[in-house]
Amino acid sequence: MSESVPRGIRLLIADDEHLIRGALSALLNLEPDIEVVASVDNGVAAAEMALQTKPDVCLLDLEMPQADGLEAAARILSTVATKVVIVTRHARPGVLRRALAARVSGFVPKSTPAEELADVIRDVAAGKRYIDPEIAATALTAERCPLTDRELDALRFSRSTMSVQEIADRLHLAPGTVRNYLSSAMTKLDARSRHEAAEIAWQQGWI
Amino acid sequence: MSESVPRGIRLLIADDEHLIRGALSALLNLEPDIEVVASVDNGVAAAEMALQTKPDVCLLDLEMPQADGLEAAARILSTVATKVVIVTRHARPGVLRRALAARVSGFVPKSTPAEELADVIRDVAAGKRYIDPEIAATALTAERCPLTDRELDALRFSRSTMSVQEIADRLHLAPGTVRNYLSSAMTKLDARSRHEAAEIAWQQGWI
DNA sequence: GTAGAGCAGTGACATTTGTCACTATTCGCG
DNA sequence: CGCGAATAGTGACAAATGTCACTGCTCTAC
Repeated sequence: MSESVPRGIRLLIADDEHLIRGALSALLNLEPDIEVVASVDNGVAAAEMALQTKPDVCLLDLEMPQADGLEAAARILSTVATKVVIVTRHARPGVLRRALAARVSGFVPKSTPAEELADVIRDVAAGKRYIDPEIAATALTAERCPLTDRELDALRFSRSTMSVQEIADRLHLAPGTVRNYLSSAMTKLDARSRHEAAEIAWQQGWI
Repeated sequence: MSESVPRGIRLLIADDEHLIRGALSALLNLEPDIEVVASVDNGVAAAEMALQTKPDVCLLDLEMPQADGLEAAARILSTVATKVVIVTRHARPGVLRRALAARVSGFVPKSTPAEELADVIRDVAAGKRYIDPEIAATALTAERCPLTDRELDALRFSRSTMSVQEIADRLHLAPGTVRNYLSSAMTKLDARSRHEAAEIAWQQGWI
């Protein structure tokens, strides 16, 4: 049942910024072989529209409300036969790892030249994979996360302005326990405060 | 010397994200009366290219390396007869104030529908002004900054993970003095830590 | 079956941070 | 001239944070 008739690549675009979404649509619709069939502003809607429209490729922004790009990718790939390309502003190595684990086909930072994006989409539609070489290199040299689950939990909350007591409440732990986790995380990451440790972990894509 | 011949609006685009820049170019070039004459990725280059190409309108992203949108706007408007539209992801009220003080003609968040952007550019080219109504309303209800210059200086550094000692070093002040400034800023903003105070000040667009 | 890793907690301690009171200088405004 | 505000600082104190040692508990893997 293989149809060799060349026909357009059906594309779904998900990005929470209306302006960017519209601009990307315009850019990609200029390509004669690409057709934007859906355009949504959050991960949940992306999963729903993917089911309805069965696109060939889904272009998902990583940073989105409701469900982020990775969550949306997981949902979509478990229900629809399609390919996923993740686009992101902050291309952190750990996120690339998780994206690949979610069977994403493409991973490009927003610093990519616009002309290349259409090529990436074509490659992915053809069954190939595309990973931004810059990020791939960083991800391969970066060591993997030395932190335990609970240390990560504590660090996650340390990115906001919460006190140790508040973090302990959220995690249902004693304040002393939280301080121990934070302290060991700080030692492992060579940070001088939990905020610095949280920042490092974030940069690496561990939280 | 008024030429009534309708001719294209010459546009300069500045955005640090290559993909967005290209997409915006594509979107706006679709409009028959708009011509993108320059496309740069930082504020300094924007100022230089504005001088060289003398565009009718400059579309500047607020978040850019080297010189941000406001700095670029100030430089451009002091050297070239043109209009400036600021586009931003985080539309904070204080930033709108500073933008207007810099004689910017347009201010739109990236959540604006793409179709509207061309209209905004046309309005601005025609000598009108366009301010996103949402942000305008917020800016008008928001009270103005109760902080002194030095309090703001100290808070600026508090957004990163610096210790009081490090901030004091950067500002060439005694640690005690910095703590006093931070303490009074925290009182004024009703925050429980300098990080929270810095966060509030950032949200308001004061730093 | 026991060694190691992760989890949860306590207690003691040093350091950092935040608060407060109080001094002194400078500058602009009425 | 003098008042107030902003700047810069000191010293004392309380509270929060980070460090360390050490106790149990539960898994998992060898």
